Amino acid sequence: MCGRYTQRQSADAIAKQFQLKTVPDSPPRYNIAPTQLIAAVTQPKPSSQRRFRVFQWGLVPFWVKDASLGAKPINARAETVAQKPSFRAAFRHRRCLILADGFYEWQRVGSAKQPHFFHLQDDQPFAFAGLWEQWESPQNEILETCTILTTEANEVVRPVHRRMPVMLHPDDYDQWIDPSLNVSSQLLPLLRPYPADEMAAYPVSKKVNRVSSDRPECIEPLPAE
DNA sequence: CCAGACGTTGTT
DNA sequence: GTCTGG
DNA sequence: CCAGACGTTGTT
DNA sequence: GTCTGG
Repeated sequence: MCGRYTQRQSADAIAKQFQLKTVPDSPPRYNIAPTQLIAAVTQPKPSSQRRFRVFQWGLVPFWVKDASLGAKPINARAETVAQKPSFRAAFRHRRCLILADGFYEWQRVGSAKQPHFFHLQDDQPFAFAGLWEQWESPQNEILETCTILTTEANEVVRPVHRRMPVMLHPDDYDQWIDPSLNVSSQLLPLLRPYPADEMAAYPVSKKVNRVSSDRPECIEPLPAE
């Protein structure tokens, strides 16, 4: 699963990395949590330029009656995303890149839970595979939301947790957000565990547990006892 | 036909 | 125990 | 994902 | 909106 992550890059770095014209400035984020606004990239039309977007984390399908009620999935299983009623329309038509550079998973140790931080060895930014939706209230207010796909854990994550977010390979970015693509057989192969030998991990303090703690201390390695 | 659900994780 | 909010 | 609330009446 | 269960 993936319920917290980081996005510490500057607007300039994001613009360069993801080939975007303009990216609004925002502070580095060390503890992004569900329900918050997060940065993403879409491609509106097959030939159009990529577009920087902001979505609320937690998917609200377009057909729900009341967006204030019910579960708002923060993750969708890659294995079933093409079939599930809550996801399949977005899977076909509204895929996005969710901008990130690290994520947290919690390991059960008896009854306690120990958070761990995962990132690329070179600490470069990457993109989660995401889906987004647009929901319109009876008062015609627009709510744009998203969810992060998950897959089975690779060798780096497995000791901590069974599942991990889908980190897309940069070569697959274009294909994932290409709105003219809607064939499962071409999309599902992109949703595989990221190569473990390019990742690194270490335990961190429980400061990350608290949503209000969005600070560099969240990613500091836990001192050995 | 209508009513009700539509999700993930982990734990039992 | 379960739901909501961040 | 975790933390925190989980209730009513009436008053400020 | 669409599928499942009754």
